[in-house]
Amino acid sequence: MTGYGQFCPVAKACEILAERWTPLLVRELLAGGRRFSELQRGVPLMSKSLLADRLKSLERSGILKSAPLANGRGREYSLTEAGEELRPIVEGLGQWGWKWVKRSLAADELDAGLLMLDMGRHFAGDRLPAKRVVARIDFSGLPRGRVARRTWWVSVERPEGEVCPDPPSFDVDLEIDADLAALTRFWLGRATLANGVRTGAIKMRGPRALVDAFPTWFGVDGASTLRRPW
Amino acid sequence: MTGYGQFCPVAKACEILAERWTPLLVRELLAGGRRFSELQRGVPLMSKSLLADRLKSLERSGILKSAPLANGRGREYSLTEAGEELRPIVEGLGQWGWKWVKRSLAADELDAGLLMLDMGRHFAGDRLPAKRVVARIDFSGLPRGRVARRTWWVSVERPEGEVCPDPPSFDVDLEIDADLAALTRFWLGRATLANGVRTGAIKMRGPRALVDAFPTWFGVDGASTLRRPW
DNA sequence: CAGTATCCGATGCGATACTG
DNA sequence: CAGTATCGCATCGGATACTG
Repeated sequence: MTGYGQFCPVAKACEILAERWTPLLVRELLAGGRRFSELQRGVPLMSKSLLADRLKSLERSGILKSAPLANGRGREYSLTEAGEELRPIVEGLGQWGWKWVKRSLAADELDAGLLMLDMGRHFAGDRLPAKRVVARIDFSGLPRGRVARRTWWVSVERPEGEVCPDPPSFDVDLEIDADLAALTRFWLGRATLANGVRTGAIKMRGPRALVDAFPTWFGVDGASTLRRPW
Repeated sequence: MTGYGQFCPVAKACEILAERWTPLLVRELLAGGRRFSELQRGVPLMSKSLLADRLKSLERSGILKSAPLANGRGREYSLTEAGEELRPIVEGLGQWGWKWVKRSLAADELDAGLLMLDMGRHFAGDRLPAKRVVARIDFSGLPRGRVARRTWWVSVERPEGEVCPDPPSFDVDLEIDADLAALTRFWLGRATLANGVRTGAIKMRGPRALVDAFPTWFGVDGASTLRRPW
C-alpha cells in the first residue's frame, strides 16, 4: 500500500508531499526554478530519473504544470496555484529547521554549488553598487568526493547581480578566500562575515569599502537582515 | 544515503519529517495522543514496529520526549517545544489538503474508527446539552476487509463528551443510521448533515430537538463552523 | 541538453512471533 | 498492554546506458 488509507486532509497532503526529495523539489520551484537542469542544480544528489519521476507525479497531483519550450527541446515547469500555496508550508519548514535542527554543519552537508546557487538568488537589488563590481571567491575546505568548482565569480551592478562558475569579462575588484564551512555559516545567519575574517577562515583583498559592502549585497529588499536560504 | 546532503534548513527539517507516517504521527501527538495505544488508534495501518521506531527517532531528533508511566508499564509520549512548534506546519498541510486534494472519498480511505476518534476530539464543550444525551450510531457502507465496529455511542453532558465503541450505562436518546461515506463527508465539511438525511444516506430517530442539535455538538469553542479533523 | 529505459541493490516497512 | 526481535519481501531510488 502506498497511501495512508485515511480521509484526513493531512494524510492526503502527505501522500503527495512527504516523500523523499519532494519537498525540496517544491522548494526549488518556489525559488523560481523552471528548467530541468535548473531544478537539478538545486537537488544535485537526486538522481535524474527520480527527478523526472517526481516531476511527473507532481504534475499528476496538480502541484505543477509544464509546457514544451518554444525553442526546441525540453519543457518549462512551474507551480500551479495549488503548488504556489505550498509556499507558507515550505517556508515554515525552513524556519522550523533553522530554529530547531542542530546548528553544526556536517562535512557532507557543505556544497559550494548550492551555496552559490542560493546566493545568486538573493541579491539585494537596490543596495547593490551603482557601478559594476566583480568579486572572485576561492573556496577551501571543499568536501572530498563531491565534484565542485573551487572558484566562482559574483558580478553586481545595480539592480542586477549574477553568480557564475566562469570568469566574467570584467576585472576582479574583490578577492575572497573562503573556507566553505565559514561562508556557509555566514550565509545561514549563524555568524557574521566579519567573524569569519577575524578567525582567519575568510580572507578578503580589495578596497576597504568593497570589503565592508560585500555582505550587504545580499538580503531581502529593504530589510537589514540577511536572507536565509529558504 | 539517508539524508539530503544539504545545509538548507528545509532539507534538514525534511530529513526528520518527510518520512512515511511521520507527519501523521506528529498530528496525533498534536491532537493530544499520549499513550502508545492511543497513538496507534490514529494510525491504524502503521505497523507497531514502525510506530515504535518512529517514536524513538523522533525522540532522538528532539521532537518528542517520553517518560515511563508511574503505574507500571508503558511510557507517556509528548511533544517537546520543538515538536509543538510544528503545529502551524501540520495544520497548514491539513488546510492545503482540504482545499486542493481531490474531494471524492475513495472506499479505502473510509475508516469508522478514525472518524469516531476524531469526533471524540472535537466536542463543543459549552454547546453540549446540560442534561446527558446519548446517541447511538450504526454504520452502513463500511469498507470490506477493514476490521471495524459497526456501532458506536456518543455520550454528552456539558461540558464533556465521549465517544466509545461500547454501550454506556445510559439509555439511548437518539439513533442514527449512517452511511460511513456520508457521515465522513459531513465531518470533513463537504456536506451538511441535513443533506445526508435528505438523500437517505443518514437516518436519525429521536426527538426533533435532539436531531437538530446533534451537529452542533461538535466544533471549535464559540465558532459556528465545524471543526475539521486536522 | 533533456529527458527515458532498464537494471539491480539497499532499506523501508509490514507481518509475525515473542516478552515482561 | 506496550512494546522488542526477527524475517523477508516489495518498492524506492540510484547508476548506467541510451535517445532525439
